[in-house]
Amino acid sequence: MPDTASLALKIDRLMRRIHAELHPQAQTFDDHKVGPIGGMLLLTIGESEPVDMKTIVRALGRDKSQVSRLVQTLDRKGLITKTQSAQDGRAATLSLTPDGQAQLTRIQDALTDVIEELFEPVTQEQSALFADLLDQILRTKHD
Amino acid sequence: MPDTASLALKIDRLMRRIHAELHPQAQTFDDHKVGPIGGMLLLTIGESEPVDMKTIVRALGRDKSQVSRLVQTLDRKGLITKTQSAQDGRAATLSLTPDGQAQLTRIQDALTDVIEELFEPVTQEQSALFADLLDQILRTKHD
DNA sequence: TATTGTTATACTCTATAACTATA
DNA sequence: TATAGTTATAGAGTATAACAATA
Repeated sequence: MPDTASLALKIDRLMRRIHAELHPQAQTFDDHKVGPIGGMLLLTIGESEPVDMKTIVRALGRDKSQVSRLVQTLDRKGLITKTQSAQDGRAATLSLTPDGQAQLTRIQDALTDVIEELFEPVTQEQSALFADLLDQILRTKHD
Repeated sequence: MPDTASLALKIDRLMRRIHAELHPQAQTFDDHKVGPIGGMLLLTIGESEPVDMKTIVRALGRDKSQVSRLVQTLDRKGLITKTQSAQDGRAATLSLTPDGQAQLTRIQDALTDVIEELFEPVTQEQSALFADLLDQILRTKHD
């Protein structure tokens, strides 16, 4: 059996590698200073907009309290809107504003450049397979 | 072109998924309270012991100042030893103590359980391929 | 009684720069 | 002059619990 435990190390390294490439040039695209997690929030909302906070909390894998504050910050910056759900008075529905969508696009462009560079040593088919395997693993439900 | 940018999101999610599984049961194996990054330091030293700090800093992808403090902490806890290199008076050589090795083994066992569970939806061949692709991507030199 | 989201607080992790010592 | 590592400090990210409002 290969070293299964070291897989975690490799995944962390890839994540840090992405961050290391992105961070120095953040000022060129992160116009609203949303930071790495703010960017992930925008990316996640963009995936299934409009979407309630509970879904976002699960997708991000962070605590609801953290997401709650992050949402407030991006709301104040005018990048997202937060409205009360019609069906459930407790739920908050999140959407991107035009500014938020524009910011999201800039983040996606920067990320795409970085990832294409990092994935250069493997073929496009392998990259697609890599993404596919990730999808399969992540598809599993988790409380 | 598929959504290349979302790959970063997926990688982060997998990392958070690992963390989410590991954290609640941390007290059962993290006897010295080294935390997630302390664990990564032990895992990384274990990969190529004895090893100088510079190599560890690169592998972890964290700042040298952070690693320096983390090394001091684990040294004080008796999990690693830090000695001055014979060839280079500036370099610090890191090794695991017996306690550190034992702690590393416990971390590896816990991590292995978690990863095998998370990777259950894919075959062993696919898991091996996933690790192989990660290796290819990470092999590329980075300043 | 359970769920959605908020607030408060403490803690861990990270970034930056200035520094010492050796090469 | 460059490199390995340290120290100091501020800031970003995270965990936990107690809470309010709705279901």
